[in-house]
Amino acid sequence: MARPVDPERHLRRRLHIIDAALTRFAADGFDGASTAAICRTAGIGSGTFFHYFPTKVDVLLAILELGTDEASAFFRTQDGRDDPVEVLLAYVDHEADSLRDERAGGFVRAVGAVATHERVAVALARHQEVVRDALAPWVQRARDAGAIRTDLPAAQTIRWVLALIDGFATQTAEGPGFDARAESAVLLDTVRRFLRPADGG
Amino acid sequence: MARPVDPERHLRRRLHIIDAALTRFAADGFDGASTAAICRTAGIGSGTFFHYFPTKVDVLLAILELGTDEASAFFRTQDGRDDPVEVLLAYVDHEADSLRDERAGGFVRAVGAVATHERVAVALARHQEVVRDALAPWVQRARDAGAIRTDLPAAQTIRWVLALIDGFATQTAEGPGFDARAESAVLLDTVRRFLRPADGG
DNA sequence: CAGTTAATGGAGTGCGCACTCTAGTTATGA
DNA sequence: TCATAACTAGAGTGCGCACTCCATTAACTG
Repeated sequence: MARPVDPERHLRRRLHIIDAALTRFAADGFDGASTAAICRTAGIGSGTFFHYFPTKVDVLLAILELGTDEASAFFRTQDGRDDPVEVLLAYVDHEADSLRDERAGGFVRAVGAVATHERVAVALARHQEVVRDALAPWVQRARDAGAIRTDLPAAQTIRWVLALIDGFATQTAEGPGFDARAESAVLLDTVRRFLRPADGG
Repeated sequence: MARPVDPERHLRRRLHIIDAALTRFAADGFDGASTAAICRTAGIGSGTFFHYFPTKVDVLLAILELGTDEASAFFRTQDGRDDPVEVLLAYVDHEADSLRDERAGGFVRAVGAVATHERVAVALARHQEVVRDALAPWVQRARDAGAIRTDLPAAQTIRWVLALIDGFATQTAEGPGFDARAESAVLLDTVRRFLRPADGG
């Protein structure tokens, strides 16, 4: 036997390609980003690219998977917290933070464009499922505590919180005049307003 | 001279193609929708397609322009109304209504994907400008009347209202379990909550 | 009717792309 | 140091696409 794969080196290289692909996807969209351009950005040949990923979509899927893992990791850090509303807001803040990466907005757009692609759709569904499932118990606790509105079903409440984050994300993609710090404060405030129990009456 | 263009017929045909293109863009994205597929949907040959539109993007631009015109038209109907907050909410409701078309969500995604395309970017900028400029005086009046919050600059308030609509739009693209009527009520409520003057203190 | 031009379909074309093949290099185990 | 296999680059390939060209038909004018 000779030259076994060095898992660490392999992983580093993969991440390098992923990073370049993220840059190109964000700038030019999924279809707009040619594998040639990704290779140029990464400083590699196409042979190398396809040595690490069988297909262009597979890079995208790898990025999405990374995102899903990251979300799971976040929720693991929240285990055992007391105030459920704080956890919800922490998640929102966490997402807003991720969107500070200037490529994030463009990437979200790029993903949306190929959301009809079967494998992408599956990945997105899985991501959403992870987030929803992680959020659900906290929302339930918050409802039980009377800390948030109960006029909407819990599932719908969650969907809307995610929708608010999405709205924030689209703004980040819209070029200049966007101060991520100031805006993320508005996002948090907006979510708080959204969650507030309905006025009596 | 012989056979002058019949403007009405020409326009009808254009609209027919536009409609088919909208369907395909929404279902498959901009790049995913081939001109051949659009032609098949429209029941025409490619020669006809390119007789009416010089380029695939031009169909997209035509759709966007239609949308911009429609927005202008809406605001013209609001001239002379009394309650500025009502106008803001009416616009939101109007947008939610447009998004009832099941193709709308997919189309929004498709547009986002090619938002980097120069001509598309220009069209989107113009649309936004029209909407912002139309909304601005109403927001100003609402602020002066103390009917909405003033802790955010007016421009930012407008941007966020549009962002909330965007969040709603993304939900419509996410398949089943989406009751447009119920959700648009939530959207209106959310916008109301967002606009409400900040709590004293 | 004849003359003219819009309208239409569809075969054809050239190009750009994702992906393949291959030859050469590097790192490892025996 | 030799055998083996991972790694790498880049030329090559086939296909799908936007768009063109042309022949035919439809509709109008005089």
